[in-house]
Amino acid sequence: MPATPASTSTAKDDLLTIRDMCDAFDVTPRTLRFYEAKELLSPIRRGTGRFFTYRDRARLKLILRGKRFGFSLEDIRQLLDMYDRDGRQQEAQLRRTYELAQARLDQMERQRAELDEAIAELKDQMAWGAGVLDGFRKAAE
Amino acid sequence: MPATPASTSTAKDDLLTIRDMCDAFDVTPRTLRFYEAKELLSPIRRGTGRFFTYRDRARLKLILRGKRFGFSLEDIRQLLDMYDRDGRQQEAQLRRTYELAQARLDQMERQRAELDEAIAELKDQMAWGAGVLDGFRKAAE
DNA sequence: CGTTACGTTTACGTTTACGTCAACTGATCT
DNA sequence: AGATCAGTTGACGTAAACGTAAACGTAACG
Repeated sequence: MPATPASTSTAKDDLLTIRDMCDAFDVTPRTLRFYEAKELLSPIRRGTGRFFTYRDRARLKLILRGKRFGFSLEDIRQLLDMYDRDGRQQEAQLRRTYELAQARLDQMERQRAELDEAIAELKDQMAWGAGVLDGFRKAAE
Repeated sequence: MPATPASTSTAKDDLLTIRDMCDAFDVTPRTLRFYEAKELLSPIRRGTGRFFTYRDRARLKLILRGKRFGFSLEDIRQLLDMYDRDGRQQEAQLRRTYELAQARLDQMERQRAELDEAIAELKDQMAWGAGVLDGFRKAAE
């Protein structure tokens, strides 16, 4: 069967229903409609129904990845749109994306530094509290 | 001058205006009113004006510290209130606080782990992008 | 007396990413 | 036909922590 892949896999020209998408990407229908309203996805509308193309699937994959990196949906939309318009300036686009990623990375590392500081400070406070509690314990004898 | 501290410092029985507080703690008037509405602070109300006592200052200090640790204002209010009501059960209260701190600490460390993962993944993606960009550079010769 | 400066209250706005609900429509199963 | 199921639209709700605007008071300065 060289021309027909397994029925469970997803061929490039498959059109997925909203449920298929939800199952495949572990998102809710509401999320997909929301992304469509935000113009992050643009499934084929047959009458009232939605059918998600390969392109939608690729975009959703990128959306979810972007979210893990902490990009806002608006940021993601702009990146996605950038790649949609003239795919000629590949290099400039990639460079721009790289820059945004770098900025986001810096932000994440700053955030991690703050978090580390807060963790250290909290541990410090807790050590103090533990000392006091130990004092109570001894005094109870 | 043993009985009168420097005029710039804050004595325990001083009453600070809202501006004094803002300057001293780097918060906005809106924030202080908000905290009052949330019953985190309770300045003396002379007519329509507010005057913040030493107690308010101590509480605000704790509020801001709690915020750095990522506690919600509601969490903070409960802790503060706990210490306000009968100060008899010191030990139980401290123990409870300690437990909350521990829970929060766990949460922060999980968060840090996630952040580390995301950072690593993003760096990975960026390395890939850098490779592609390098390809462009070479092809441009 | 006028004008800044600072203060007040009330109430709605902001942000993000959806959740939740009501009321329908369309297709399929029995 | 009746029932059931998946799907749809539209609108409002949620959470947190304030920001912001409007409209007004009052107090000191000169």
